[in-house]
Amino acid sequence: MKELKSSVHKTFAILEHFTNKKPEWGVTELAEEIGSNKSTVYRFLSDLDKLGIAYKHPVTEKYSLGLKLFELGCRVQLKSAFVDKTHPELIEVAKMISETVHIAILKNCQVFHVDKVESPQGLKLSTHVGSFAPAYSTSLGKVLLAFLPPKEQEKTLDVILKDTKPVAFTKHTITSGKTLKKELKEIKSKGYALDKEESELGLVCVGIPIFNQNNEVVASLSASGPATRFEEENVANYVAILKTGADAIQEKIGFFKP
Amino acid sequence: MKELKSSVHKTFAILEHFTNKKPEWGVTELAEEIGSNKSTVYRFLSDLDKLGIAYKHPVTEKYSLGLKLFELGCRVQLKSAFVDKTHPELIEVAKMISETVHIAILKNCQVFHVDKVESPQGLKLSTHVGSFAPAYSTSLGKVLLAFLPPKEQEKTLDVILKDTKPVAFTKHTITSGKTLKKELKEIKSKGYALDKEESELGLVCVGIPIFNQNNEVVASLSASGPATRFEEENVANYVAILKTGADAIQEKIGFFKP
DNA sequence: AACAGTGTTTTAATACATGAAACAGCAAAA
DNA sequence: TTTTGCTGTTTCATGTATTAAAACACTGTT
Repeated sequence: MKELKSSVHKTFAILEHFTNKKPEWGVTELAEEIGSNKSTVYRFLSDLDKLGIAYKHPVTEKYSLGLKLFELGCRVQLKSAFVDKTHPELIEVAKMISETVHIAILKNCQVFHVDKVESPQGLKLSTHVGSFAPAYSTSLGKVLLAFLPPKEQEKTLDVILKDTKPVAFTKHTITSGKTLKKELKEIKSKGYALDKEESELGLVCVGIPIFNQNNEVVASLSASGPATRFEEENVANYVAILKTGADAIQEKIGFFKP
Repeated sequence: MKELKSSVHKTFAILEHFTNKKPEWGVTELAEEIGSNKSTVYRFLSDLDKLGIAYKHPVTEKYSLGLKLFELGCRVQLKSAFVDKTHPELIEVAKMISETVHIAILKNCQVFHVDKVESPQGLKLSTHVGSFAPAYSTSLGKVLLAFLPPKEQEKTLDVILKDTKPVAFTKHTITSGKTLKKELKEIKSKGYALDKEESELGLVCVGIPIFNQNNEVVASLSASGPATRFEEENVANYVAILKTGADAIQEKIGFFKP
């Protein structure tokens, strides 16, 4: 935190430590983690607590994220204009498909997970709402790339292939520009994408585009599961279910464009 | 903003202006609204944009709340421990009841709206997720008050009745301690509460408690609509539907306690 | 071309952030 | 019971980030 120059940056560097994995921090504990003076950290947390952005548990005296932050999160336009409308459909799809399902948008040339519904029978994935993933190695991302207008696709692929070198997560990951472009053409013509163990061994995802009412692709919808459950014959069935979800979503989102 | 003493407070005073009603602000516009110098406001917004907490639209150059804030909002424990689990049930209840439904908790002796699902046929209400409402004049609040342990109820009522004088929103609003206590006893015995035009003329709400698996009341669930649709015979039906929702929620939330 | 309006940058003055040290409180160990 | 250890909280002189006025850059309109 010493290298940060503004209080705004420091404030959010503090908040960044509160995750679903570690939702609570004591002052001294957090100060050590950050490498900052504990009275400085205390002052930030104390101010944040006064604002309801953080919450100090009366008994344990540990801090967690507060209700005001939840409320502010709900004010983000993506939430009201998109997630609130699409979430019920996502729940339906998860029920029908019995796998974990996601909706994502393309943001900074990456996949941004906008929503996720797990199925009791579905695989537990490491993704969470708000997490980013590489576009080139996920079905969510490849679909979004495939349906980009040509100029925009070129620019985005430039960023992905040149500015940020693609990492091979598994032996199946597509890292060559030539192969990826060929794959995107195929996805565009078939209307869906597969991630066949490209991002994680044993994991297969099938993703399709979500159109708005202007027939622009604005997001993608996917189902993820173990390779054993994603055989060729199942995929066509999954795509059909995803499509009913995407069609229902299209009806609801109007001209939304992220 | 001049009176605020810390940058943390100033940061969130800025963010507070971004609402669902006015989601976008220009620098100069916001500076005028706040009564601050525009270069000061610009620096805050610029820092927030760099962090993804705000988002500067490239074309309009107006700022709105950013995806990072949405992600941080999802990290609040109330979201993962409660809202994500209860929301599907809330959707079901809204479908069955064809009215707008809410879930709320008691926070700072007030009702905090945790979630809301509107029905196409339902009334549009001014509440939003994250908004507070008085506990004494809403069915959501009265139920929560009624099921508080006696000592805690006494303390909470002290705050409501003495520290913060109850306002009469309509001619029906209960503002007398004696009447309210009598009402709470009745609610406790009947198991549901009615707001009969107490918070808003023409509006009736019926609310019931949500129990966790320790049989503690942790939240309340309500349906709201026009007085014409909330006749005596309908109420019993609504309560029955709400109860199926509350029972399903109880199964899902474990020992959650806000 | 001039003007108006917005967002962005610069820089001397000033407000407030920082961190070391002290303090307060609680629980565990001696 | 006293001592020790640990955490969160407060104090205050010093350091530095913030502030706001002014200038600048850019776009659109007259």
